[in-house]
Amino acid sequence: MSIGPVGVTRRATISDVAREAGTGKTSVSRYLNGETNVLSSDLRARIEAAIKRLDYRPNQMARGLKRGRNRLVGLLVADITNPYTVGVLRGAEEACHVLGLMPLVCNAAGEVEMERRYLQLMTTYRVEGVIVNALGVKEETLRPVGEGGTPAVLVDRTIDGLLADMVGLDNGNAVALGMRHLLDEGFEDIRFVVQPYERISSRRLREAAFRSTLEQAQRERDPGAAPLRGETMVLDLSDDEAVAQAHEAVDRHLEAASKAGGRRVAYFAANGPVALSLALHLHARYGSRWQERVALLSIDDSEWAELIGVTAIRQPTFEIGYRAVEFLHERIEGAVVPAREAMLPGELVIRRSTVRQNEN
Amino acid sequence: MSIGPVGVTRRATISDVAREAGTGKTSVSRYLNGETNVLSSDLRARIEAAIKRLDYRPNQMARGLKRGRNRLVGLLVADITNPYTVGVLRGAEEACHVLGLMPLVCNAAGEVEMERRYLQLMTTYRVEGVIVNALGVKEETLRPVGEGGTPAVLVDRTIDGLLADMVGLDNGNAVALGMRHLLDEGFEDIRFVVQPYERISSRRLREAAFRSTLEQAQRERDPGAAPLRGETMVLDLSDDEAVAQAHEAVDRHLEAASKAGGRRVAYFAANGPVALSLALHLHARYGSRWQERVALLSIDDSEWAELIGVTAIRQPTFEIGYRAVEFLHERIEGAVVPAREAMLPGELVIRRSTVRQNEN
DNA sequence: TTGTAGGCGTTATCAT
DNA sequence: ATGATAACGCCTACAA
Repeated sequence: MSIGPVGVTRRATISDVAREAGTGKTSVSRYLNGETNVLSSDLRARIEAAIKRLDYRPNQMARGLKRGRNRLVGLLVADITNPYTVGVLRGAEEACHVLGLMPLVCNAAGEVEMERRYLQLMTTYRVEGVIVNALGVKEETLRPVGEGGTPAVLVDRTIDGLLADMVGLDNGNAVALGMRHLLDEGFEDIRFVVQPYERISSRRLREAAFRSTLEQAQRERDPGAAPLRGETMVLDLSDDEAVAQAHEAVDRHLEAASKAGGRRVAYFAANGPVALSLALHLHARYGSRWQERVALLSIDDSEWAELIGVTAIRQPTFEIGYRAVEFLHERIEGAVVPAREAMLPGELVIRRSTVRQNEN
Repeated sequence: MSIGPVGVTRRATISDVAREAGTGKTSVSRYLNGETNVLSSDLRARIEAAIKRLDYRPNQMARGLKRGRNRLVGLLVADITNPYTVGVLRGAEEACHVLGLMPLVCNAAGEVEMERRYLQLMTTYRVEGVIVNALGVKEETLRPVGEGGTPAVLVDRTIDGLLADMVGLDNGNAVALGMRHLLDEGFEDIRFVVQPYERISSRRLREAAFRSTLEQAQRERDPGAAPLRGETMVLDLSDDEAVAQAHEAVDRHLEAASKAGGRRVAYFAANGPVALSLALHLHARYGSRWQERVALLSIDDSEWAELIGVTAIRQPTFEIGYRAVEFLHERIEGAVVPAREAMLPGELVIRRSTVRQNEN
């Protein structure tokens, strides 16, 4: 049991401390806010003692009420189940910690409705700013930069019509990195698999980068060589039936490819969840040696990718989260600059899956 | 742009609404708190309109200050990187949502110091209760049940000297489940791998269960049969060097076992991170066919376990989180019952790794 | 049915 | 150097 009043312990207030120290609330407040140079060392000591004796902790809520800022920032993520999210969260929390902010983490768990409600709830707690890894919020819900509303920083994806800071992967570069590697390794039939991408900017950008990279490679190819094959395939993970159909399409593709001869085929997953879905299916369909049949490359690195030797493009998730909070902090402190964009580079991690060599 | 005042938008207060509706704050407050039966339908309509017009949202902070409850509950987790934690978080968030609580998620990221600070920070925000997946906090930091302090519910592990509700896996049963399976499958040399377990109750319980199960099996064994082999091995994931040494010990063990003849050996990982560490090492050491050499079974199921066919004991993480919040909620609402314990059952998921059959 | 006044725990303003 | 006192936005007697 800690020191202090026993029984039903009402938390000590600033008045309690003042009384205990034989002084007024003002001086205690001054002590708390570091205006210690304005206090006689005697009084300072008394206050310090009283605080310790009562185990006093200033009430942030009351503080926030008075000052108009409570140091709370909302972190709204689309799906905490995604390792990408966890990485971002870690970086964001660390930055908050350094900057004296208190993160209010909310997980929309893939549901747009949840996302809207949490956003409301956050404003209700008067968060000073929000970091949003959006699922489907509309522009009306947030306020454009400079509108005087709660500052917002977007992560990984933009929101149509919303002018705000945004931090994410340099998608074009990341895809190009992966494609160059696949082409260098001699793959001639590449399928880019991505979740429905019309409404999510990062997916859109990745898909576009895939096509443009492919076309360019085609143009630069030996005139005599067989033409490259490349196609985009949509995989809607929220729809079991669609997933099953997509998996079947994969099977047909591989079947056809193997019949047609030795063309080396690769699947390029636009993100971790897609890669996992593919890997699970391939494992179920072709057994544990499935990688001898198809190559897999994925944006988003993960434990399992390392474990089974799948090449990946690692996103700097920690830094993305960190930078997002830094942006937000600047806004909170009153910066009035145009919307910014930080596109961080991905890193290619080459593993067995995509290189020619004998089975280990 | 949303409706309402443009420019630097100060959020509307209850007074603004009252003025806009041509009434007093009291009526607005009543409206907000659902005492709508005490209001003339005319006034009600005017208030409703005013609220909409001003886009008014009551300030939870001010509300909490007055009422003494702000609906905030702290969720302090040891390591958000652990899928177990994510599962618990999901359940806890869902329960919060249902019960009208606002989760304040904090990740100690494996650092005891962080944990202490976050706990302080939370009390500073006057959370109504905390859910703690402890790393190393001491009893003094929290208050025992019934002491009138902030109610706390423990997850997965107890804290020495602290009487509080606790929710977690039924460790004894889970380990027995796994052991029975291994023994049924004919494994005769089983190594239980666990992080340093003196100070973490769940690890201690699992280790103890391992030994007792083993001894019992030994006693019930055919007198003629060769004695079972079983040993506990400590793997300190926070110490790279220790990890390397442990991995070497694994190698020596496997070497010896294979020389000694056909004894089937299995590794039983006490949790997910341990299992991953082992799997990564075995993969690096023996290549992708490592499972033909050793069997691995793990408490904690995961994506990768499914992907490479590792048998696991799934923890009901979602439910653990959910139950924890339910317990907490009861305390918050004033329940004064003795400390409770909810031990939820694990589920054995059998996969290729531990069964005799041909390679798929 | 409606409104007035006081206070929750802080900080800011203004005296002393 | 120190202390009253009035807000901050809300809720809750109490009054009308």
